[in-house]
Amino acid sequence: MKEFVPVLKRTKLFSGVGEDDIGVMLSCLGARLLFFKKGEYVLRQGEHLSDILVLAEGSLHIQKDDYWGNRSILGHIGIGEIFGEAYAAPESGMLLNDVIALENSSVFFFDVKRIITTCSSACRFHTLVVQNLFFAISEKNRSLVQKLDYMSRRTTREKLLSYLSEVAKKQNSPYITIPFNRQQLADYLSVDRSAMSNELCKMRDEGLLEFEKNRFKLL
Amino acid sequence: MKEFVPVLKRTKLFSGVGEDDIGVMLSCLGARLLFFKKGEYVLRQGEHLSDILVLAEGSLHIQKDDYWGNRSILGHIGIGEIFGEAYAAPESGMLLNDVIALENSSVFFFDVKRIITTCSSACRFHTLVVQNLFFAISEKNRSLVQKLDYMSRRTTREKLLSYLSEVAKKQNSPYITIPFNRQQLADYLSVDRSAMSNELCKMRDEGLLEFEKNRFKLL
DNA sequence: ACAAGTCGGTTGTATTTACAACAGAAAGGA
DNA sequence: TCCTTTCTGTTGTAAATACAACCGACTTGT
Repeated sequence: MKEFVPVLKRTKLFSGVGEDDIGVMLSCLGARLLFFKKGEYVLRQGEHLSDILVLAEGSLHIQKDDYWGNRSILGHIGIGEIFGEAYAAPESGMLLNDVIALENSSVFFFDVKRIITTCSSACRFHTLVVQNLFFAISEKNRSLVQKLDYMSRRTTREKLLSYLSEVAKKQNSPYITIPFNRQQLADYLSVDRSAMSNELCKMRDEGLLEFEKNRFKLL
Repeated sequence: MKEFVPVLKRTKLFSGVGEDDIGVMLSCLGARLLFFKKGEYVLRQGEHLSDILVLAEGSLHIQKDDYWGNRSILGHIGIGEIFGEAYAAPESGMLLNDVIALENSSVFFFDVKRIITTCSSACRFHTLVVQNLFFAISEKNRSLVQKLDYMSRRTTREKLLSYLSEVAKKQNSPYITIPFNRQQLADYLSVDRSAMSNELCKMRDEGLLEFEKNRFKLL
């Protein structure tokens, strides 16, 4: 577990906490580290959760499949990102989405009660972590609003442009790499893959952008 | 300001705190109470925010208008609800949406720094309020995910059904009242009003539901 | 190297939606 | 009360999307 302390140090949750202190907090917070093989479910729709999760290694998708096999991708989780935090609250109902490992992944589980209940002992940084948690959830909240903004666009083209330009803004470069292949991007934006593929090519022909696989250049 | 203490007592933010203690905390937290006339902007897109807001009186819409006048409604705020919390974090950028008063409204402003920075003085319940804030943001987060679920549906009918049945689940009754008129509901679900109106009538003719104005009965 | 599977692009058709325009009912103001 | 405005439903047409089917390029595993 200690091997991932440098990873944790760079996360929003432990921002401002030194590596030594993180090591102490791991036991103070009762952290557990679980490993998931590619394709395995980290969390399943309908489950109850009382932990906040941090991805230490690998990558994940938060997604949902309906009875007819239609998939909807809510988001992508990269190394160091927090997830599950919205469902860790005691009165929160069950999970609405699955979380699935895209590759072999390691995940930290922190019992939410032990985070928000400040312990009186050695954890000097406990208060800081609670604040960090607040900021992290705020940020997640904003990114959900951002996604609602993509999704509220009426046409596939508008959805693509608003998504891609937002990614470019975040990565601060017109050259962007997205964590989705075509089918996944379509599931993320809730559009038809073939129509989206078609639209992307039209936009390329019109000189709006260039792409190759999951790398795009906005013009 | 004191007149709204009973309202605050019933909010998520002050859950578990007695009225007397709320009175003390109002000054401890440096609360401000602002009044807005019907139609006025409470917050504007592009502004920066360092407060968490609680609606004491009236009702609000969180919405966004683009250059062509197309409106997108993110959500409705009722009495006692918290808003703005996602943008109060120091590193959060500017607001992505407007907040507008649907009727004459009163809004509490709480400086977020004074909430998350526990004061050493009299506020016995400060820690509780921080936890409440965490749960409130979690809940907001879940409702955003819920909205993304409506929005990910491909057809107007599916959007309507998923939204209305979710409201029925929340209100725990097949008779529901929604805080939107037709145009607002269309802006909330990001569909065309006339097409939606058409679809609603088809669904009524098929016996799926009944409605009159903003009151619906699911069958 | 081969076979099987995945991925991205293309096309045609049926379905669905957006848009515009209009009309009756209801609500609000003078 | 009358007039104006808002709200809701209706219709027709143009545009966009979903769906299915197919192909070639590329990957993966044996």
